[in-house]
Amino acid sequence: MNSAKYRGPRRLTIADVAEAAGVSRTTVSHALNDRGQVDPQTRARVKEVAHQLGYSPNLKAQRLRTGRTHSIALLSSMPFAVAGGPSRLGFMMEVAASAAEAALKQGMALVLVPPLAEAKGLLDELDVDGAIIIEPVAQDPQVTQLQRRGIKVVSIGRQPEAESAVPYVDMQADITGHMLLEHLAAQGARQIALLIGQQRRHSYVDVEQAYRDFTRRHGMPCLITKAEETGGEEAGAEACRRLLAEYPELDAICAPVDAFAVGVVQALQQAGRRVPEDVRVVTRYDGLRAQKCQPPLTAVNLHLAEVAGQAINLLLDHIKGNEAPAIIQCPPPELIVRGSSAPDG
Amino acid sequence: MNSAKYRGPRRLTIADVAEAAGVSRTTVSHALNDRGQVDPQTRARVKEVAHQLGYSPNLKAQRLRTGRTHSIALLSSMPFAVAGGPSRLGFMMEVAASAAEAALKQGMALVLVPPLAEAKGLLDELDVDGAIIIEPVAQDPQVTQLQRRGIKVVSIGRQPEAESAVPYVDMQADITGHMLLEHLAAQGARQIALLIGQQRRHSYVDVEQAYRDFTRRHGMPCLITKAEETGGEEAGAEACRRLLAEYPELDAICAPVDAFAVGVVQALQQAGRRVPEDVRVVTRYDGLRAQKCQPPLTAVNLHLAEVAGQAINLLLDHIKGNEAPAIIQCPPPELIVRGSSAPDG
DNA sequence: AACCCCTCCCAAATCGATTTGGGAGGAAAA
DNA sequence: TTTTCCTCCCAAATCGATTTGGGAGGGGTT
Repeated sequence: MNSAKYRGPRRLTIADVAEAAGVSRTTVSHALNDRGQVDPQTRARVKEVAHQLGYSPNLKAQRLRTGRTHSIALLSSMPFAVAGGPSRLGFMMEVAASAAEAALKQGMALVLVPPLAEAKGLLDELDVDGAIIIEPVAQDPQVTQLQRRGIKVVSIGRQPEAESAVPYVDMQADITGHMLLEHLAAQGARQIALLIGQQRRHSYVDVEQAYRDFTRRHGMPCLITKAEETGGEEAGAEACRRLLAEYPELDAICAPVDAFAVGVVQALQQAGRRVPEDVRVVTRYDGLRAQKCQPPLTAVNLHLAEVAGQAINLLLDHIKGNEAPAIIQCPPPELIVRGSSAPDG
Repeated sequence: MNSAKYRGPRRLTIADVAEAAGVSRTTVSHALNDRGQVDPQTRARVKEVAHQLGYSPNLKAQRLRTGRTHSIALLSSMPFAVAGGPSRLGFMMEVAASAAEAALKQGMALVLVPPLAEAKGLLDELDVDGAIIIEPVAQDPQVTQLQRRGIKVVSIGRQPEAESAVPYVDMQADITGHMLLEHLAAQGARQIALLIGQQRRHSYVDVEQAYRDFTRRHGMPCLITKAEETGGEEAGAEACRRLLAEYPELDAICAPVDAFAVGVVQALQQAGRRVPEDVRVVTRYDGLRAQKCQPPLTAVNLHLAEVAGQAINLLLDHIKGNEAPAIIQCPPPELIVRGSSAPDG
């Protein structure tokens, strides 16, 4: 019966509780939220009535009135070809699992925004209090778009060249780069090439800087090449072939992007170079790709669970109104030596 | 200045647009949403004015008025110890990545609800149009709680013993079980044990049924044991030791839970049994754990990306009001033979 | 008595949209 | 001319909470 919109019994509202308890709506609201001045007895009675009736507040109404959503978004501009790989399980999803848990514990829901070209318009449909963006590029359009809507943004990894000063969890990519390069040198490498992505991400920028310092300090040649992130493993393989053609005598490749590193290993092996005996390979993110590679890739433990937790805390602080841009240190990255760089890894 | 709540310039409302366009709020709403009867010219002018002003509707107000949230939740009652493992990357996160993408394409946000004991109360803070639950147990409290709030629920994998009849994507665990067992038999196994979790999940129930049929048909002994899911790999190892003590001559173990299977392999090797020569081991979910195990585990490709997409479609249909419980078939599972069950896998 | 305070409570405004239920005006039909 | 029907538009109600700005009543001070 009734209209076409009939959807079962009408949910109880604060007015029903007010009537049942014989007080005004104001008092019910105050009583239930432990606000305002309400006689303790009245407060208890209202709560009791509300509980008896099985009342629960309408969240949408609360959100409209308070302006808070109690949810945050996690996004990455890194294309899935790199971010997730065939199974999509990668950096982003690893952060997501821990971030969702940390957020939920603080009463916040985490909404997952996978890298989608079509997401441009869809981003505006997203109603969140804040957002965590993973390794934004310089002048990241997603960051801009969110901030324009007044949504607080923090990032995992510094946003390069950012005048907007997004608070971030420092991923210390310079230290990571330094560790990887020193490791290669310690393993006897003397002609080390660097393969990074074309975007301006902090991890590329910082590792490149670390690499330039390193080669200068050690008097080594500076062999840098870049590949398009969306190309995935094949782009890494292609870049590797370019490197081999140009610098046939190279004996190590540092490829922070795991998809590139896997492509590099494949290209090397197809070119008849043994890994690690002839050419050593290292990467940054220690994910499924790095671990399944043959030989498995030397990589870095970035402590993503902790990073995710810190990002959540940072964002919540930011939402609460600490306007000052902040930087949080992440736990120091740790080298994980494997067969791709050490014969007995 | 002003109050402590001052948060920057007030956002434009529909009233501002109405004033600027010289029409009523009603007309603005109708014009922008292509509803109602509005002169095409007026409609165009309103749209133009709204665009000029940079107006965008307040999503919270829309949600309150329309009752729709445009977001859905993904949850699993499987504890992280099993669901995710040390890195948390597992079944749930694999589904999440694909589901988030599929949902976003339909203009829905996906909120990730990780398995948390404390989530009981937090679930009530969640404002979503619907939810996908992964492999619910019989009488799953999460399902009950969500449905009581009027939230539409569908599941990935049938809910066992469900009178409530949650629509679901059929994971065909019976076929999976059948495939795994026939594979073991084909590899020469004659004393096959089954290790499943203690909860009443469809995948355990169905595989157990398949196992009972299988052993009866082949005249094999029926060796079933169970372990507690929260125990993770160690619980699997412990169960394996029990099995070995009781049935020393067993030559294969089917452990659908990947964490159990890994524990089983470890326990076998510690007991001096070779895998796969002495005892063959197979599992169901082909995740990081199965692939990293030494030897790597024979497992099943469940086509989780497709499953996730189907679950999203099913849920959206359900939300749109198809009350009839539906079942959707998932693509047939495929066996992935590896070293844990075939010497040359 | 007159005044001030304090406690407890409430009516109405507010958040910003959508939806309801007409109203005004003009053209066509009787 | 009156009636009927459209088309185009609007004022007000609605969604369900929170917040504002007092009001009523009682006790204590001058």
